[in-house]
Amino acid sequence: MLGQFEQAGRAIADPSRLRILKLLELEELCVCQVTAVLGLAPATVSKHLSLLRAAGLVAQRKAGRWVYYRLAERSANPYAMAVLALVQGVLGDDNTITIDQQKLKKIKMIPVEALCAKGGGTPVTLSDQTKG
Amino acid sequence: MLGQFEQAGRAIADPSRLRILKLLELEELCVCQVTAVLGLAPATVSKHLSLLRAAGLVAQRKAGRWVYYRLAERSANPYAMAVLALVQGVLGDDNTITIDQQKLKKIKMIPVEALCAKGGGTPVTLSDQTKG
DNA sequence: TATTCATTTCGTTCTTTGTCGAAATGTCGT
DNA sequence: ACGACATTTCGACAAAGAACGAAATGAATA
Repeated sequence: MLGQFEQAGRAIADPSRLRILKLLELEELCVCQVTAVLGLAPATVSKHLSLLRAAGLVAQRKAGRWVYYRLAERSANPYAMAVLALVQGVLGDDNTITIDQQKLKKIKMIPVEALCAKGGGTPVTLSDQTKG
Repeated sequence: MLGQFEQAGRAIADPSRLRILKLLELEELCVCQVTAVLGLAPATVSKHLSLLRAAGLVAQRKAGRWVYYRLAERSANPYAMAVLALVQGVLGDDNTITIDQQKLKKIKMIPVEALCAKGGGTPVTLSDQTKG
């Protein structure tokens, strides 16, 4: 049990994963969309998402070539929902989080096929000030 | 801000520090008492406590040679109280935590001077099954 | 079935972190 | 002031973790 709580704790003890969770708060997203917002390598984002899933904080849904992730609405980890609730109650006014969410808005305008086509390499220029 | 939440998150994302917090839930304790329960080196325990303090989760009170730590009742870290509340609502029935708290009971019977005198080396034998 | 492409897994590199022993710090009682 | 001793800091070391590029996986389409 201690281990399960620790696992959920570790999952949220990282800025990239917190950013991901705060994005998923808005809506379900596919890996390439998350990648475009964070500006990290797809492999890195995928690993973060796996870790979040292992901790029971997010769930996935496969749709053809794409994989969509969303916040878990129930979980095998008995502490997951409490931890998620904590995260949701917080950081709404953080600089990085706000910018991420604005980037997401722009990204949602681009159809998913066009976005993932050439690259997570296009980091959605938004006067790229990702400092908090 | 993201950094402050992350700091609090990292602070609770470690089994030793969780054990410490759950001990401090019961009462204010000095370093040597915590050391005796956890069975770790004094230096290690001290470092954990410093980290918890830096994260704003615990406060300290110096009394002569001894330093007493307690859960923070207010904090410079705006997320500290929420994180503490989460921890307090959880793990009450965990195996390791329960055993720790029983060990603590025994330790409280020993006067502080006698306890710290020879050793955190005496790990308070309680049919030492510290697995969860 | 061959190709394309989003995602994941693998292997590597670099940093962070948990732990310890030894030395430093600071306080109490002599 | 001196010695004893709880606590902290320092230095070292091993383990864990975050990031990447390259290769593997698996689904859609030609």
